[in-house]
Amino acid sequence: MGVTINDVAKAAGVSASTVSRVLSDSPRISKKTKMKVRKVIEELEYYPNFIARSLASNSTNTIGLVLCTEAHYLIHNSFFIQAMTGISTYAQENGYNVMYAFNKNEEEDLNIAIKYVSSKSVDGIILFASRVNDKCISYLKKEGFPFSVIGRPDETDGVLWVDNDNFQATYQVTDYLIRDGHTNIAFIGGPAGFNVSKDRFEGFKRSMYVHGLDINESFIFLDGDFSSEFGYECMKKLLENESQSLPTAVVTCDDMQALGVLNALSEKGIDNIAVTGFNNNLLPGINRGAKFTSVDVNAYKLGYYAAKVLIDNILGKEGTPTHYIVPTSLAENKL
Amino acid sequence: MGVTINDVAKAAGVSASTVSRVLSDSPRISKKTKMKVRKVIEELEYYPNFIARSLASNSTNTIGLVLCTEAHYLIHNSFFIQAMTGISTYAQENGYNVMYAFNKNEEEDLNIAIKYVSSKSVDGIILFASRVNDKCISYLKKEGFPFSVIGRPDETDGVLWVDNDNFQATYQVTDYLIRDGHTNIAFIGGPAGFNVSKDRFEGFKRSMYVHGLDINESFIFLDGDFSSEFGYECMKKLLENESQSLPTAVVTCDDMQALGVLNALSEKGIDNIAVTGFNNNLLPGINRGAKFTSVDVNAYKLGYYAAKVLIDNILGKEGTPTHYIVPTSLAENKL
DNA sequence: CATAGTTGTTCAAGCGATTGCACAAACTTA
DNA sequence: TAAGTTTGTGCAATCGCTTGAACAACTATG
Repeated sequence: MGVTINDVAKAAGVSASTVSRVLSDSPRISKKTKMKVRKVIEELEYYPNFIARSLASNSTNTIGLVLCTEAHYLIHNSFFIQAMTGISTYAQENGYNVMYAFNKNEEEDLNIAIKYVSSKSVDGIILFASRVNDKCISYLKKEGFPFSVIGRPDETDGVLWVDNDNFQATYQVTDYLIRDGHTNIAFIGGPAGFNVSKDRFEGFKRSMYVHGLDINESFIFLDGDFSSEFGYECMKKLLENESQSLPTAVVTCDDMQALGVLNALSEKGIDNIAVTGFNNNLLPGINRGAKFTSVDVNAYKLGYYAAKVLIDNILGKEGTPTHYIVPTSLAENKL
Repeated sequence: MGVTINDVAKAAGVSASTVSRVLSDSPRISKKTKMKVRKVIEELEYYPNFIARSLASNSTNTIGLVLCTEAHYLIHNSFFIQAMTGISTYAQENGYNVMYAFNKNEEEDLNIAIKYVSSKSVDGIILFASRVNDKCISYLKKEGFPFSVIGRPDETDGVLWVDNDNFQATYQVTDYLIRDGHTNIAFIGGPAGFNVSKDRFEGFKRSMYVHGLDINESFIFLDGDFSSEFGYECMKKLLENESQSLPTAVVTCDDMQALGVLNALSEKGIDNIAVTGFNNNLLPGINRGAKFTSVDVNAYKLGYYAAKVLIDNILGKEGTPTHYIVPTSLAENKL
């Protein structure tokens, strides 16, 4: 069926080990032999068997992705696909394959991780969006298995990770609003279990503090999810609370939340409240009337560097950083 | 380091082959031995080495995804991530891993396919969105390598594939509009070279015919692309043609086209024309004012069945269909 | 010219499972 | 009780490649 290394060896009149060493361009093989063997490889269209190679070298040249997320969240969030593209790009550049598995909850995540590690089907793992007290992280640490995390984990000691500076991101976008003249700013946060939620809220608070602005407690919504429904509800509450005036700007932690806010506003015919989101994910054309700014987290790069930091580490490259901070940028959205 | 089958064999006082047979639940092993061995496996936390198993059994229990697509297209199209989720689900249910690689053009696609096949790193391949005269398909056919295609290929002979019934889809959505009272309906189609474009137009025509409605030739736009620009232009033409009244509804073949139509309408402040799209891809809430219906192609199921048809075929399951038609459904879009 | 050091290649032992075949023990059957 | 079955287990080859160590053939050195 397939051409094996032995076929090549026979045809070239050398031993299999020589062929193997030609393949890995070993300095112990003479130029002449290399040329000869390479010609035969070409002629026979020989391609090394990936599995056999893995078994012998005790490495699979494959990394595994563990993504836990609920279906509806995925569907309108390009974050994952962008990050996966970034991962795939760096992996391919370095001869690595990428495996993925979508899971529905933390337990499934852990099971997949255990499976990957125990069956030795991958050389390293990339974790998406670390939770507080992430079980996968504890497990992988305990096993001493190479992994990197997209999203800063609780405990960065000895962990490879990439993230935005989420503190900086909300600090920046809040600062941007304040410079634009806003003083009454509402904040809609993410799920309490994620570090990203905490950081984004802190950045917001800090920016307000630095500018000497008070935070109106009734303008703050924490521990929701990253959905448009949550954004909608929060904005509704703001609109219904007649005991006080409205904010002039709303900082949200996700474009979907922002969308919900925009919809609530549009229902009331309000178009003079500035809204900001995260991920730069909304379609151009969506936003007519209200002004909308999104923090682009650069998911492609997050993925790319998550793969880089992991693969470089596996390969034992010298001077590889243990983490990367991928810069965010502000994206103005209009048709 | 890791526990091997030999460790288990030794600890259980049997041979490695017996352990292997216990693992595959061979009927040739007695209940008593199975119990004993299983207990040891449990105790030692033994997990079979995936690679070794693959080498010995000459199968990787892995399928590879070949996705060619341009970055910007990915970003706002949830089709891929949904399909990938469906694939992952069926694969996991059947003990298969999934590898993916994003490519930028047909050549890269082919290279990845060649790599997967030649290095024997996967047991089968899923191709996304077949092109006309797809090189990957020809190659895989020539090699006799198992693969399935999402999107009906030119030549279905001996090919595993899944797709929607595109005729039925536009038939249904047109029917829906007609029952809603519309009689003057415009149609915006896709690129001429694709079967999907033809089928969707036929479905539209058939529905009009069945309801005894005339098709206004100036309401028909064929051979455009699936872009919002094309949708925008077509709608512009309709709006500018003062020699006749406007349609009351517009059937488009993609949500992006629909978005263009909606934008053209919104510019004129028109909100009483019904618009339909494909893919159910626009964010809920995008559409304020105009009514918007999308044909949900059910990408998750397309992926799920693409995996099913492939894996079942690899496993040689009896009576596996060679293709599936995944039903579409209508999705009303509102917040 | 014998000895030591290079250089290039082969040998053979893994890597960790699967699986056809042989064989021993237990059970039928005549 | 001997011969024939059935049942359960082990032996050993195999999958295709990598790699440390051995070795042969040269080249340099004193």
